[in-house]
Amino acid sequence: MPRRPEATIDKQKTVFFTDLAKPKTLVVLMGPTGVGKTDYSISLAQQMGSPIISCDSRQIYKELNIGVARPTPEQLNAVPHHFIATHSVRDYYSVGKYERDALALLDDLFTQHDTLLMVGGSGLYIDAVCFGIDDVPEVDASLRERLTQRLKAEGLESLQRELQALDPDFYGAVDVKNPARVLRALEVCLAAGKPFSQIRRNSPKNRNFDIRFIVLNRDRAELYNRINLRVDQMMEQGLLEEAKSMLPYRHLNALKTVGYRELFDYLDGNRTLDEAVELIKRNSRRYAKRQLTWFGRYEGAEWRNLSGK
RNA sequence: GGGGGGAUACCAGAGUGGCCAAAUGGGACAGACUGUAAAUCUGUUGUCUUACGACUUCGGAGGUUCGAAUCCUCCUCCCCCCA
Repeated sequence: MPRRPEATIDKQKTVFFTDLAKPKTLVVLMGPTGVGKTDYSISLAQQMGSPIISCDSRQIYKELNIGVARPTPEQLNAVPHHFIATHSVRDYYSVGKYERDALALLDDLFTQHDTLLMVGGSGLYIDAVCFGIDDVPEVDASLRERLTQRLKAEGLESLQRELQALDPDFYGAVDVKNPARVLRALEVCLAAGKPFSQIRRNSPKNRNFDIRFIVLNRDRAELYNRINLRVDQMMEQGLLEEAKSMLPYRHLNALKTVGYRELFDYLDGNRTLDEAVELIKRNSRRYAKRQLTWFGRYEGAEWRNLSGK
């Protein structure tokens, strides 16, 4: 049962009904980690005569290469790419910024192209570009820090109670067992001085281009095999060294990433290398599954099974 | 040849007469998702059933008991120690 039926219906409209008043089209190619998005996207982009607009919350960081399966220099040269290795893990980046940056870029590129190709696996980023994300006031880092400390010291219940008092509507709708969600709602309430539920309208924004969704997938066993294999390849390519070099930034959210955090644990001496590698594989598999669940929401999407190819 | 330990659900592993369809962990499956989202969180996992519930399970075959994964007998297989 969709928790946000209104939004879902609108999303479907975007996909099913072509608006003749919109002469431009954005093709959104998505798929779980390891399906083979990169190869596929390059040939598709060449067919379309479009650059690739990456929609990947980790490949955007220039310090992250092996662990996030960044396209090779040859691949990057084959077709112009955007949002690959453009930002630093040290700089704050977020979906909100991505929505703004991507929209601006699309605006610009659409003057030269009728159809553009966006490729990525970050569901929330895709949502932001296609349906928009509400304007939420900036939250001071120190406020978040304070709440994080409180969460640690007083437990989730304490934050739950305050959120319930400040925003009963939202409290009734959120997954109150999810600390991240409770904390965010609370910090916005406190920063904005009004209920989060009044800020988060959650109504799809209108875009001046059509959108077509394509989801790449493979048979589950094959997908998982590819993921496992790719992790081994990453290790051969020097993932451990890359992780080591990221040690100073491990506290940053950009480094709370599969492939790095497990190796940090190894470097701390908390687990063996073999264990860490197994965990990277497992966590990558789980991530892939979560992505597939997310993509399932785009009901008008065209699913393409790459198995055996 | 002698002595000892063990066989539990997909895997590992608790349980040693009723509160056990069986803890816990892993894996798998499914789901949620509006701000660093590769994050964060939830549910299911013997069979049938929407559910109530019913039925069949703890190596195999018997037995004791109102009642057995738990006790007894035999059998099969595995491990360890001594030779």
